[in-house]
Order: sequence, then C-alpha cells, then structure tokens
Amino acid sequence: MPELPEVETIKNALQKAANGAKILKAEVFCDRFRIPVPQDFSSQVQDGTILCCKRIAKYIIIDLDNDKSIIWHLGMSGRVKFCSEASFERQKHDHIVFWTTKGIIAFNDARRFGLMTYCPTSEVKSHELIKKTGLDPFDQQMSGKYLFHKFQNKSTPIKVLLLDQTIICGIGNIYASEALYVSKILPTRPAQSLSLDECESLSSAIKTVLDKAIKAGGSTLKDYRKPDGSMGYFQNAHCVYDKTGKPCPDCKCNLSKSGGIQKIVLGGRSTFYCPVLQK
DNA sequence: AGTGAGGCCTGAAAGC
DNA sequence: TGCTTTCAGGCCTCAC
Repeated sequence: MPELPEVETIKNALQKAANGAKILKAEVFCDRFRIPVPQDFSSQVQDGTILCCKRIAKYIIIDLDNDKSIIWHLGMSGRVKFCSEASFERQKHDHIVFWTTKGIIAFNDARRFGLMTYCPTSEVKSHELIKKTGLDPFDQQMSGKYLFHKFQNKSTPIKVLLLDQTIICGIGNIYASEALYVSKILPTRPAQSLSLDECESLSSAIKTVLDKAIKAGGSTLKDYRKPDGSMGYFQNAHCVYDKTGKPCPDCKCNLSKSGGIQKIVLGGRSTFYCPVLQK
C-alpha cells in the first residue's frame, strides 16, 4: 500500500508510540521477504532501545541505542500493528513481532514484497538499499531545475520516470498520476519534452500532493490504535486515481464528449489522467 | 544505457 | 453458488 505519505504517517506514529521502548524480544516467524531477514536479526536488535524513527525514501529507519539500525520497507501490502501485549493475538501474515516495554510492534505483510533488515547505524546511508535512492521530494534541492536536468535526453514517459526511485524517491503509482494531474501534464509526454516551467509546476505539484496526503494521514493518527491493532491508512481523496470515466474535479468539459478520466497502462502500471485538462 | 516484460507473493474483486 | 481470472499503492532482474 504505502507511498511516501503513508510511510511518513506510519513513521510518525511509530516515533510517537515506540520512542524510548526497549526491545525485549524480536521474533521472526517468516524470513522470506524481498531480501531475507538476516539469521541473526533477532539477537542483534534484542535489548536495543529505540532512539528515533526516521524515513528515507519509502524506508523506515529505526535507530537503536546499540549502534544498530533497523531498515524496514513495507512493499505493497506491508502493515504495521501497534498494540498492548494483553490485546495482542498473532494473526495471519504477522511475520515479525517485537515485544517492547511499550507494547507489541508487528510487521504484517501478506505478499512479502517488503523487507526488514539491520545494519550499523553509521552505515545506513551507505547501505545498498538506501544509497541508490534519489532526492526526497521535500529536500531543499528538489526543484523544477533539478527535474529539468534529470529529464534531459529521456524519452521515457514522464509518469514512468516519476516512479524511478533513483531520481525522486517516495512517489508511487497513485501520487504519480495525481501530481501530473495537478500540474496539468499528460503522463505520456516524453520526459525531455517538458519545459523548465512545466518542471517547476511538476515539482511544486509533487510537494503539494504529498504534503496534503501527509497532513490528511496525520489527522487520522488519533485513531491509529484501532481494536484490531492496525494503524489504518489515510483514505485518500484522489482526483484521478481509480476514477475512470468520472469527471475530474476541475474539469468543466462535457463528460459525454471527453469520456471523463482515462485509464492507460504505462511501464506496466495503471495510469489515470484527464484528457481535457492535461496537455 | 534505456526500455519493456516477467517475476516475486497473496488476497480481493470481477467475470463466467 | 463456486470456480477462474485479473488486478493490486513496489521493486528487481533479465533479455533486447
């Protein structure tokens, strides 16, 4: 499920709920993820106290006081559960469970496209998985100019490049469509055809869309401890995503003529856009 | 080098 | 109703 806003929301929730918690026991019930959980994972994180939770791209990084950091990715279907020990009942696909002094943290991931591993805290940034991630959308250097530069000589559809985590990290399939809608750019446009102005517009649209989603996700935080222990994800108010045939919010065109929001496949992924508003 | 297809997994929803 | 097919918010590897 999670794209940047969801990961940010979950990271914030974890930070709030688990900071200062000591890991009494970490149990790995299934280690077959995108990359296997290291054999010594449990013993390496056990007795560590959680100093802080950070987000790098779509990764959650949990720094422990024993100079180890947990690297966590939720993949497509990953969920984080946080609940008291008394109310915890291990459910299907709860593959990794932490018993801490502040309660249970469980990693549930039906499809196991996610991953959990660890490394020395000082080596997180140079870690194989982390080092290839591109600029965070909220990084100071993120700008139209940066995108314009990165898009030079790229004939790839702009929508496909937005999903390339080595250029900008954190954008997933939903927000790629949404950001292009906000900046009024057709997803099929070759990246190199975008003007500097359009890149500026896209850069700010990315930030706006993600920021809105984080704020909305944050507002659901108050009930993140639902009875089932899951945190719940922000139910997004999308403009175009999964709205095939429906009018887009800003469109004043004739729906019967335009056909409403169109769905196409780019780079193997569903892509949604308004053929009237986006050029 | 850059691109598209296929693969990893399971479950929900749609199609028959 | 029940079986089969398709699709899913991520990401990697492989063949061209």
